[in-house]
Amino acid sequence: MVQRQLIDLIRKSLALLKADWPEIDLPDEIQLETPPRKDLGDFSTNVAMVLASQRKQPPRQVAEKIVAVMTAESSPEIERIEIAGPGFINLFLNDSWLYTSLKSILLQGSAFGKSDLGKGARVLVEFVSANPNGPIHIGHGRGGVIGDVLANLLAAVGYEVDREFYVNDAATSGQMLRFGRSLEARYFQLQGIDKEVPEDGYHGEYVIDIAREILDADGPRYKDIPEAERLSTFTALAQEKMLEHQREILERFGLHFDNWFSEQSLVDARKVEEAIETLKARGYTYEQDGALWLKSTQFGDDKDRVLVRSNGVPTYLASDVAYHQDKFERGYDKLIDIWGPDHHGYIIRTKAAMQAIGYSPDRLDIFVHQIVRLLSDGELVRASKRAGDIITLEEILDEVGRDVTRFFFLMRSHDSHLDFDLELAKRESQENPVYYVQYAHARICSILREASEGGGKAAQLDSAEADLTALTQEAERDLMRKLAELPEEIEVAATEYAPHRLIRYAQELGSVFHAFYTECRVLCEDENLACARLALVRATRTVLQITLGLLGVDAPERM
RNA sequence: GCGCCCGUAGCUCAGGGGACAGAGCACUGGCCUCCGGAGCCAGGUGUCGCAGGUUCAAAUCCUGCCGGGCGUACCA
Repeated sequence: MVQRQLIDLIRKSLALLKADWPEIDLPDEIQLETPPRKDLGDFSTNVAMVLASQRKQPPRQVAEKIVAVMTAESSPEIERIEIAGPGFINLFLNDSWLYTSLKSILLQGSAFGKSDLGKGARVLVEFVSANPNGPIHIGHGRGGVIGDVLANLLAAVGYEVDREFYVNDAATSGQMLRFGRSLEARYFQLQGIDKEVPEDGYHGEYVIDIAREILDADGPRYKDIPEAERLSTFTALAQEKMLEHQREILERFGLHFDNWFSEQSLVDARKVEEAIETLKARGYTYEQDGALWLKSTQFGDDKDRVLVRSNGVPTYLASDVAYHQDKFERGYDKLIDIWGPDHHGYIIRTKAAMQAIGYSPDRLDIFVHQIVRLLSDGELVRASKRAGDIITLEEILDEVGRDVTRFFFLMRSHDSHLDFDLELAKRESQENPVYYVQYAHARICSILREASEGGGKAAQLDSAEADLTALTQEAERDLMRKLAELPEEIEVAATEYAPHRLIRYAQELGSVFHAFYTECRVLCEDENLACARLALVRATRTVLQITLGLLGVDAPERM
């Protein structure tokens, strides 16, 4: 790719300059960026400004010198070099690079945009991890798409990625028992027997639904068994049904997990105990008030945290330590956790615990996405699980569908709040950004159908054979330029953990395509030109499919 | 109190050291003999929350303040 060649040229030029300028350090990374406007060239670099302070010279003077060397070393792609603004070196290329790039898209097909940046390192992305005592709500949905798309991106840049859902199913946890009791109460109520849902239980509608499911399937047979047995039965059933339901909704949302990891399995394998023992042995714990504490303050936490309660039951933190240790033991080089905003406070202590146990904090990235607020009739709808006032992902999917929901959840950066206005999402469905991008794809498919029905030369010719130099119009060049940006977009979105950047790219791509479509008739009289445009359109379809594929949004052939 | 996130166009948000700060929505006016008008083109608006500092260069980094959100349990 040209980018590579240009960077090499710059690097080579700087190396030559070093003879005259011994005081400069050659930067190990050359920034080659796409300028904000076309009249500033195809690519630009800021090396002159970076070196200015070392040379103690104004950036533009430094730039002049660099340009002089670059010109002498020049490569055939470069038409001219300009210095602009505070000291940018702007490179203007002749169009051959656009044709080379377009051809490479046609040859690579769906492999275009991939790289081996990750060099096959194993990454585990853990996300959603909703507790098995309630339905998947919109917050989980947001975390879910962020995780899913991030995993797609990381895979595209050469990591070996697994997706995991952590199930907080520890039998000792109070929440699951309360959930079991709540279900039990509903089960009795459905049979006309008076029994209260505990005050601190779960009051949502969905608990009644599960109770009904159980009653329909198994009848009243749990009514008369011993209470202890009934409670454990209901706790187990509650969890099983809830997980089943969660899995179903997540699948519907396009989220698949390679592994559903059970917290209880850690307890059964004594991993939680082991983790606690390790922390003890390494001297990062102490006893106080009958509880076992982790010295998390040694790793920047505000206060030390309890690992084992005075009643002997380990805390969530303890199993989380065991869980993360287990992930490392399974051979992952890097762990990424995506948490909801309610787990904010756990970042520091979890990382502290992992350091205490001996892992580098660099190998664990935890990031929290901000809340999703649902607006309905202009009013904020608040979610509270205990009160049963939950906005489920299912409702949203029923209302607006998978593609729109995924797209909307990804439109904002993960650390920005997201207002999801249900009415707006539906009402806007005519001029919705999702449809805008999908429409570009559908239009292309329509052209290709038309071309193959027409049976002209253009339809028969392999696009790789087309004479691309026929593409000279501004709209055509803009489109080729945008297509060529995909690899960089993927790389940046992946390495910065910024899936929302891809949304922007998709919209921009849609925009340049629609402009091209209006400007240039693809199936035109001039057969040579028609072939070239058809090739361009095919490449655009490929790039749209790749982009939408990474986002998990459909690329429909007709709408 | 302490910690983290946010404060950018009328609204919702990008940009997170570099070029005159961008996009969508909304508003106004144009564009269908011809591949799908779910489209295109044109129009303008900003004390980048405030005040200092670092830098050749700050919306971006640092400090303080103001406003909003979320955390801050021997809950999960």
